[in-house]
Amino acid sequence: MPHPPLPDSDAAAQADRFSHARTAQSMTLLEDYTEMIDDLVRAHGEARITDIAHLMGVTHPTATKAVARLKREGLAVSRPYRGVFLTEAGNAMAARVRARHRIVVDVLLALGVPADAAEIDAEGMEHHVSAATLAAFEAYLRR
Amino acid sequence: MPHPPLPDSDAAAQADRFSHARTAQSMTLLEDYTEMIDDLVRAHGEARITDIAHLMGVTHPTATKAVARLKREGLAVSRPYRGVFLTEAGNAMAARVRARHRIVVDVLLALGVPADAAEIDAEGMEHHVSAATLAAFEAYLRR
DNA sequence: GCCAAATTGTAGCCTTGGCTCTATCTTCTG
DNA sequence: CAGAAGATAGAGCCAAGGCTACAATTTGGC
Ligand SMILES: [Mn+2]
Ligand SMILES: [Mn+2]
Ligand SMILES: [Mn+2]
Ligand SMILES: [Mn+2]
Repeated sequence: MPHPPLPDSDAAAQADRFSHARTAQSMTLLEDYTEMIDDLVRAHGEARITDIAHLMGVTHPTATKAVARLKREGLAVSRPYRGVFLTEAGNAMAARVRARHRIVVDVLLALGVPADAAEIDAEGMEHHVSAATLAAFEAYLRR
Repeated sequence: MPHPPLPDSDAAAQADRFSHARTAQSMTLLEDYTEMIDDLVRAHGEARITDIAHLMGVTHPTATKAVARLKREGLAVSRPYRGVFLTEAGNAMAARVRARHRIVVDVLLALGVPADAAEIDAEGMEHHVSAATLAAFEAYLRR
């Protein structure tokens, strides 16, 4: 049975798209946690592990591990038994993520997606919205 | 330092959104592989591990492991050194995923997203598009 | 038909991100 | 101001999904 292969360029392009999606996915945890820590610091002056875990829907050791990764990547700082705080880089990420989240939700709402579905779906979709797509979303909302 | 907690209902709702996103993410691998296996069977009459790995942009042991999960979940069948084929459930998933992928791309294009960005971003976003959001997308495209 | 090349399988390693269980530290309350 | 309650830390388990290295099987060219 012959199997004429796809053109290499097409196959490579498709592989690149999947690779890109995997890379974007690896940012999800960092993005969601930085935004939430920023939320908590704004609301309470600090972000406690217990509150982070509660809001993320995970156990506290899971939240601790996530914060360890944030610290390792230079996005947050903390001292034992004290709250978690964002670095400048962390604050920049939080601001960017918050703005993008809002735009994604607004686009979904503008397209007629019910509010509850828009919030739920945006929480996952946002991490795959590139700068080019975000720019198009903003232009569409300003139309 | 006082820290008035968020209302429990809001916190629970937010936790649910994150949990939902994590669950959706866990479907990504199954969805992308079933669609690709279906592509390959249509094009070549069979889906070989090497071709799957090449198109997914992973090594062949990674593709083998993914296929093992598909088999475990009743979405595919295969015999050693023979190709991989979808079950009825696998075919149903592939059809659903392919249709959803197209709609997501079409919506992005309709919003003015450049074609290359639309294809790349859709590959990740699609897995977080709920039935309600998909229905709204279809209605929007038929506008 | 044989043999080399291609393909597939398998073992084992790593990181991420969940979890439970236990220990330690801090905070609050009587 | 002690003791209980609450919060944090840490050890260790697991599954998913990447990888490399090596073994076995199949395929194709001569
Ligand atoms: Mn999110
Ligand atoms: Mn978000
Ligand atoms: Mn995809
Ligand atoms: Mn797709």
